[in-house]
Amino acid sequence: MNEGVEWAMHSCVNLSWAPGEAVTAKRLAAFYNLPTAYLNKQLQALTRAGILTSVSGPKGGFQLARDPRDISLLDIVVAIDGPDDAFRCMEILKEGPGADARADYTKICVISQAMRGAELTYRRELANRSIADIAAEVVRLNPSAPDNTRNRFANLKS
Amino acid sequence: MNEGVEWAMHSCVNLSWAPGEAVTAKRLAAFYNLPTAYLNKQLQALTRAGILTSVSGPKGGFQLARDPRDISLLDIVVAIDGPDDAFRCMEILKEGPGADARADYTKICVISQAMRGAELTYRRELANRSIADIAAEVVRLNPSAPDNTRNRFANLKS
DNA sequence: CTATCCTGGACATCTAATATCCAGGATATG
DNA sequence: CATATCCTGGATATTAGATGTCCAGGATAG
Repeated sequence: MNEGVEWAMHSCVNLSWAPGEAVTAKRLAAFYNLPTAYLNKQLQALTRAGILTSVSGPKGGFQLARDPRDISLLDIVVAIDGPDDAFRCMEILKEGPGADARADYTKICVISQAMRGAELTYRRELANRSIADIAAEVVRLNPSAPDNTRNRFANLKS
Repeated sequence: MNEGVEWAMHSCVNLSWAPGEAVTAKRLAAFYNLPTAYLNKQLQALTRAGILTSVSGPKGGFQLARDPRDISLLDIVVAIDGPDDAFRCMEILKEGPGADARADYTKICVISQAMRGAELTYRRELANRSIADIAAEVVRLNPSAPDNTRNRFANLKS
C-alpha cells in the first residue's frame, strides 16, 4: 500500500484540529518532515476525492471538506491508493480446461470470491473508522495533542 | 498483491485432486499456460513454507504436504507474498512534535492500530478458508472438475 | 549411466512508487 | 493594479519491486 495513505491520514487528523483554517502543503509537509511536492500530490488526490477543499493564493491551503465524523479511513485509502482490491483476479481459469470465454471469472471463480470476501471485511472495518474516531482516541491518550498540533502549525515556516 | 498468489491457490486446489501423485512444475504451468520458470519460483516458496513437498528426478514433482483441510488461503498468501501487512506504518509520528525516540509507534499510533485491526480481520477470513473448502465448493458448482483436472494433468506434455 | 526434474542464484525487463521541477492560474494584500 | 503566495497539473527522473529467463548443480528413477 502507498505510503501516502499514512501521510494523508495523519494530515487529516491534524486538519481536524484546525477547523476553518487553511493549512499550506508546506506546513503539512514540515509537520512530519515529508517531501513537500510529493505530499502535495496526495493532498491533491484528497481534494479531487472531495475529502479536502483547497484555496489558492496567500492565506490559501487545505482544510477538511466535511465533518471529520464523515471521513472514513476507507475514504482516504481509496482516494490515495485507488479502488482496486489488493488481490487482483487475472482469470487464469480462462486458460484452463473447459473454460467459457464469455464468462466473468472474477465473479464466478471460487478463489476470487473468497479473496473478495476477505477484502470486503477489511474495507468494512476501515469504513467504520472515521477521522473523528481516530482524533478522539488520540486525545484520550494525549489530551494536549490538538493544542500541540495548532502550535506547530503556527510555528512552522510557511 | 503478487500474482503468484492466484497461481499458487489454483495449483494447490488442482493438486488436492491428484493426491499421492507428484506433478511437475511444467505440467502445473501448462495447465493455465503460465511461465514455467516463474511458477516454479512460487512452487519453491510453497515448498519452503511446508505447504508442498517436492521430489527431484524422474517421476518427481510437487504435491501437497498435508491434508488440504489444513492449508488455509492465508498460509498461501504468507508463503508467496510474505508476512508483511499491506499498510506499513513508517512511524512518521517520530518526526512530529513531542515524539519519543524510544517509543514503538507501530504499536502506539492510533492510525497504525486501526489499520492493523482491519488487516487482522482480513487475515482471519483467509485463515478460515481452506483449500479443501475451496475445492469442495468448486465440485459443488462443477462436479466433473476433479476428473477434468486429472485428465488434463495426464494429457499435458511433461 | 542417463534422462528427468527440483534448487537456487544470477540476471534482464518492466511497472509502479517515490520524488522533483516548472509553467500556469487563482487570490489576498497593499 | 502589482506582487507575493500557493494550488494545479503535467513532464520528468529515480528507485524498488514484480515479473520473467537462464543456467549450473544436485537428486533420483529406470
